[in-house]
Amino acid sequence: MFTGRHGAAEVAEYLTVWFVKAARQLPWREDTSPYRIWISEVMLQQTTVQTVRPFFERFIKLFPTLQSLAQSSEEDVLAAWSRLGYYTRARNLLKTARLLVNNGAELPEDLRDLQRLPGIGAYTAGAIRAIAFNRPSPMVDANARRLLGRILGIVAHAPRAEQQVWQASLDVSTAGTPRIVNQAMMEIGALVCTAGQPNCAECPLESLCKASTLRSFDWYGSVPKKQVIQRRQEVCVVARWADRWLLSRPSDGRWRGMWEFPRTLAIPDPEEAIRRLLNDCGWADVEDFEYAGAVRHQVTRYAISLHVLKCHLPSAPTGVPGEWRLASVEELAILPLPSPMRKIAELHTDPAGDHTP
DNA sequence: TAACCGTGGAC
DNA sequence: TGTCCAAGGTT
Repeated sequence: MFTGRHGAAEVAEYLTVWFVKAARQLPWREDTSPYRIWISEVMLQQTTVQTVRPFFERFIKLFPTLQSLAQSSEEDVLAAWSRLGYYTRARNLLKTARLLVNNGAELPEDLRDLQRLPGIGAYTAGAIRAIAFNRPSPMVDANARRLLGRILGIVAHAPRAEQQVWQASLDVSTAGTPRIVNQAMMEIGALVCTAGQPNCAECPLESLCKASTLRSFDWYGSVPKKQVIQRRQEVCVVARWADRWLLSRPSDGRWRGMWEFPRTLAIPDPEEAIRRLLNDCGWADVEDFEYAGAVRHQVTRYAISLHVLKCHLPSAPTGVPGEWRLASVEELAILPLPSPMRKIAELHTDPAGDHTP
């Protein structure tokens, strides 16, 4: 904990002076209304500031208020989220907006009430309360965890480490202006007290930092967890009928509710897998398969090579199982497609391409 | 509790 | 090319 000469009040003071001088100008800092802070915090979950910035500005233009979001379709919200990843965040955003509007409510100020809403956990609840409502709140993300762990010298894997860090966050928040000092802790973690070699010379807390004093930075919050990557081969078919392409919509899995080129595991090999898939849809006589390479994408612990086969459908679709549609190039641009599928669409759906019948 | 959920940039 | 990882939440 912060004690004595290095009390929370002193920390808050240092943080405030530094933040006013060094904070980045970000779209969600221009207007800290609860709705905007909520959207930005959800977008920023496990996602970099650089990536979020354009998505946030687009999203706010499309859905400027809680009410406008609540009235939108899941397909429109997923389309705005397309390429951001972790699509459950978008589904929960819409779920929460409808829940609140149906009850004639706004985003609550209370931590417990916030945390009951879909997609809002301890961190995001604290962030909305501290930044939007400017109320003292514990708020610990990867940045604050690393910063506080180093300053206080909290030992990695210590039994009470997580609790200590959350208490320290609340102490600092209470001692200063919450929306300033809470953001300052994260901002320092992002810009100065980085996961690699921290830049202590620029840190306003250097004089009271245990890690800096000991020149040792592997404290609580700075130990990366390694994971085993599993390779996987998948294949999808870019199947053309007239000037449209066949899309399917999975009802489960990570891309449920979005559109994709019909996809399957590439077993025993890409072409055979796609033959079987098309055969199940009633096309037994597709002959013009053309291998168009593979798109690689990493999803959590999977390194997936997504092979692409192009072909023409000999007849209009009739027996496709599940949800499907034929989409024009214009529709492909606005439908909710996951990132690898969007790349494939951009590469392989030229209406004037040499693949025209 | 640990696995799962996406993506793009840095190195 | 491979690996790491970023303003976490849910089950």
